[in-house]
Amino acid sequence: MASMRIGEVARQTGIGIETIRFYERKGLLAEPDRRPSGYRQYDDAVVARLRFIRRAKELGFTLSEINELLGLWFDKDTQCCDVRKKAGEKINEIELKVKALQCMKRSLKKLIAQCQKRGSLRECPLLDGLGD
Amino acid sequence: MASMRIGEVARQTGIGIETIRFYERKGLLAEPDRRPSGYRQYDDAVVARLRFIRRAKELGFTLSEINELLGLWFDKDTQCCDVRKKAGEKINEIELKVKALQCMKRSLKKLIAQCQKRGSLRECPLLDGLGD
DNA sequence: ATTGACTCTGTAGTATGGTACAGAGTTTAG
DNA sequence: CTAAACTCTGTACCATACTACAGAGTCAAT
Repeated sequence: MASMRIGEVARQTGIGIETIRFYERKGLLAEPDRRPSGYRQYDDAVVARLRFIRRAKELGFTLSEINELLGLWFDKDTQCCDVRKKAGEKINEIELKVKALQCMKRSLKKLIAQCQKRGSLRECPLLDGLGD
Repeated sequence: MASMRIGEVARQTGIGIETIRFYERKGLLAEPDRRPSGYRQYDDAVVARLRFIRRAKELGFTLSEINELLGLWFDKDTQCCDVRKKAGEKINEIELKVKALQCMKRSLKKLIAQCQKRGSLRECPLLDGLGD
């Protein structure tokens, strides 16, 4: 599968053709080679890149954050120390998110426990745990 | 601080006045009491609720998901078994998010390690770990 | 009483992340 | 060779989540 047209890429990734072109406009995908007809020509690498974009989106990263993440690996002119710095920042962001999510999870479990005991639902551990 | 006007609520939460009214329209906040003049009157509870909304948003929940979460605690007509079911679903969602985030974190750490060894940046652990 | 800060409703505009055509040309299987 | 399926550019449209007025009324200090 050395050379695919956009429809095949869409099929392999489950991402719509229009969305792939949209990502190209936004700079998340490089401008691909073209056939003499003007048709876009892709190789396998774009499939992995698109799958990464989809997963990262599911995790709540914005397209510009995803662009940054992709840049860490693919930009030819990224300095090593930049990579370490940016990757470190992303790790911090991720750790904060994980902590807050686990806090929310604990609150939900507490809610379920209260509920089974038929305790008051007016006390709100969710608000206690997360209210700044 | 038994009764606040909208500006005071905005100050205490760091959320804009227009946004508070927007949340009211969207059903995330109940319609508050009014003064004879028509001014909205709030008590402290709304501050906690707004802080929760902000935190949940930072965690990547949409406004309608947040509405559901708030409903678990505050809807007077939510049945106990519904609460358990919905809270359980939310816990599953949260666990999936946490796992994917931790996977991404591992990939970023791998990248930093590679970078320090001056290894090839063309191998992409992020894509390995997350490419579906 | 008046001035400046506040609030009201309603409407319109912004940014993000797509999605859906129209109208034209290209490819490929029968 | 032709018909179906595909792709092109460009523009317009959609939902979500705000944000910013305009024009009018309210409140509180001097």
